[in-house]
Amino acid sequence: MPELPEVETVRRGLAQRVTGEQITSVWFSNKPQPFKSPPHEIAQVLQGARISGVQRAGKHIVIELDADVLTPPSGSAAAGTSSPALKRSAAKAVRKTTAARAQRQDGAEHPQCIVHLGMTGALQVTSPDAVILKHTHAILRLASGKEIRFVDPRRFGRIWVTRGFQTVGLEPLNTGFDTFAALFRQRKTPIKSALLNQKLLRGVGNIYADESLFRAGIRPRRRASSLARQELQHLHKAVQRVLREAIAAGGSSISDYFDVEGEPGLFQTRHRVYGREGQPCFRCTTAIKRIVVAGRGTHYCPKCQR
DNA sequence: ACTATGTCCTGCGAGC
DNA sequence: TGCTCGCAGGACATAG
Repeated sequence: MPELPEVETVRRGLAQRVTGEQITSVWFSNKPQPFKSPPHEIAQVLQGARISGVQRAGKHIVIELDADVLTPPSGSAAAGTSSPALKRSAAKAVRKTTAARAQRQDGAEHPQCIVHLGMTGALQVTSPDAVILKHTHAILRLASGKEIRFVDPRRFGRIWVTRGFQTVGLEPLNTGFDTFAALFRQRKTPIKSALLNQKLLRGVGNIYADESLFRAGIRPRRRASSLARQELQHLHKAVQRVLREAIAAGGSSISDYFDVEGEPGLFQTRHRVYGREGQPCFRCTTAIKRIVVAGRGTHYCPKCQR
């Protein structure tokens, strides 16, 4: 399940391997779910565009494009089939795109392709003769011959195009303590739910929420507003440390996560609580407990976390 | 304004 | 062995 460290790993791999490349053509599967913009619109934006960089915002990958490098031949855009579901989401996407629009200084925003990997999504950078995996939903063919492929068995991932992409929530690694603490002071929801809320902090998911709470010594069900200043300080440090360490390890490979070269991450070997129900706590040997918070499997040490 | 819950989707492992 | 069933969860819709 890609969270901030996995998405950052993918971003780095993409940036290194496809920056400066031109997209010559695109292909989409006819499964409707992964596309928030209609495929023909995505194709129209991508085809002929040059990739000027790859950014990340929370769990979103933002592929920056220079348009008008080459005007796409009209009517030649490849696209998958349409469907009622796609048309409904199309109207919605247009409204969101308009709402998200933000003026750059020169007044001409460049287009962007946004990718969210969901639960099981992966981006590959491959040669064209590499075997096309089952559940491949999009292929961007590049001028060098390389391909960017979006693979997602469970189809919780999303791809769309926009300009001036903005999303709410704070980047946890760029947030100081006072701003961090202010997010939680008034909230009655369990601290774990608050950590998962992307409108507050963006990028923390189920694994890193559990791991951060363990390192901070805080029980997942504690009301966010009940945390003392010192506990919030521990949590702030723990979130940043866990995310930084996980990025350094190339992320955690639990479900179907692989980086753009198909390599798994290594951080799962350093999980203290996630996926360790019944096993001894590394700090005190008490058996790790598993409960459900916010509908998510939640792991903690009943002795070390209070 | 918050908070809680249901929904989507497929692969996999438990259980018989 | 081969089958069914339930679980896994990020983001969003909907209900309270």
